[in-house]
Amino acid sequence: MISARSLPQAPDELLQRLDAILAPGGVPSARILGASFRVLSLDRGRSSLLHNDGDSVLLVLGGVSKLVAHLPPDREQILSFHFDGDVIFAPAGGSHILMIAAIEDSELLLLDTGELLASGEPRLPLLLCERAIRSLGRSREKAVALGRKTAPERVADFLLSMEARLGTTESEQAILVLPMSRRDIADSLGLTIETVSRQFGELRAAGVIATSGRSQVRILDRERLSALSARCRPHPREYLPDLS
Amino acid sequence: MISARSLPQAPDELLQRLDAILAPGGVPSARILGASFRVLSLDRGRSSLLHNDGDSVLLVLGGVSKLVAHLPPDREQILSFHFDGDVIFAPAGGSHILMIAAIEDSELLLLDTGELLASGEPRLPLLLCERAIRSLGRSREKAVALGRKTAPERVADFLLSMEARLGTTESEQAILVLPMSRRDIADSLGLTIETVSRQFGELRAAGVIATSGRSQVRILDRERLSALSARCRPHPREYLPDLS
DNA sequence: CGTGGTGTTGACCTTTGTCAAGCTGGGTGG
DNA sequence: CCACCCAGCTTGACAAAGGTCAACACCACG
Repeated sequence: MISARSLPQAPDELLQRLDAILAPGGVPSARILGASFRVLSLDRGRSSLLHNDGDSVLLVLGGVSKLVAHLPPDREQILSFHFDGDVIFAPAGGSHILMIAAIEDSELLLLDTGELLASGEPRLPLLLCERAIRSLGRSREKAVALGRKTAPERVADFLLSMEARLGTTESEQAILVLPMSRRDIADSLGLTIETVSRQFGELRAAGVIATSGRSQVRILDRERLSALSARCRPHPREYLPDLS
Repeated sequence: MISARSLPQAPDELLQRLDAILAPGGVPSARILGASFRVLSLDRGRSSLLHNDGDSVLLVLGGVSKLVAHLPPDREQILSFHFDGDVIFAPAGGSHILMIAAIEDSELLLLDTGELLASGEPRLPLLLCERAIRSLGRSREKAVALGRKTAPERVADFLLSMEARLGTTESEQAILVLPMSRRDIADSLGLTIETVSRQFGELRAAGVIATSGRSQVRILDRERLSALSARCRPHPREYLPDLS
């Protein structure tokens, strides 16, 4: 499941995806591959402990995954969902257990932050710094939601943020296919699955959304959804890559 | 209250404090002062909007302050408390209103992140990147607490983290003098002042802490407090500078 | 076309928030 | 230096949001 290499042997496909992630900063992927790395290939449902002796960085090459903090006993908080091209920071020394888990079959590149920053590639610290600041912004938004928003607000907020990342438009209505389960949504929003389910029910009854199957959601009234979300600005902005 | 300058005229005292903050990375303060900056001098209780057209960075030169997110109507979430030497990141484009407010008379240096990163000082991106990753780690800890911890756990957690930053030892017992009000604590923990007050009461009744006056807390039984905090590791680790 | 994991819905309970009434102690002015 | 005063804190009674437990319904697989 985990393969470690310290120099190339990198398939062209890997280099190509890396280039796509690093292109904005113009960082040559070969430079990154000069550092030691691990490829994490996680099947749907599998997860990997982020051991945390030394900060690490993960590049999401494909799939959908979640960054999870565990609390004794049987509690967990999902810190972020991740998609193709995201950069995930896993600082060492946190006071809880951190894991990365695959929601859909995923492939990630695990690197050591210190080694990466010291690699000599001059644009890399800038690129990572910008990404880290963006991640910090997202993490704070989550803190605000978890600390001060009600269940309906959190669910509306969630739907809007997922729409910004996954939404496709069809005859003027946004359609989104949620890759994560109700449990994942609940663990991300600091709620229970029952509460999430009830909120979906309310939104459905109010004609704000329509659902089909377990995962498809159609946003019928974004205006109202946005009002329910207690956001000051429409939505966090278009997310190109990044996020963590 | 806000003074702007674009080149030195910097008092020696300012340079000296800057050196203390930047020393770990060996960044010469003169280099930073080549960028445009503003000195924010906030009297106790005053606050400043972080307008957010362009990411900014704040260096805490002195005092105690808080980073606050506002939600309509009358809700606020304190994202972090800040002390001498901290670096605070204020990313542009968040979906809520961000402010920095002084808990005690404070002095901060407000800089533009982009300009700073592009300043040419080679160690600056690394330094800021490390700080940003640390801040991200702290922000996630807060998200976990707000999303999945109970009121008693949050209060215990808070006391331990404040002890790690402000605590002084006296005959084997930690004494801490909290600079923030109960309302600040509540707004930081996603609770009400009444709940915070009741939790302090419980801890006092259980003999875990003793209080004296409005702000002095003596930790009588750190073992028990730590158990109540639902942390996996003792505490996040010694914080030297940083944090946001 | 079953079947089991996932999602929904309902009844009830716990935790925390709300409202209101007193208490306290730090700061001010006499 | 002391007394007063008021913001901030504490405590209590009650309400409400969300959690828990349990039964059922629905897909998405085989």
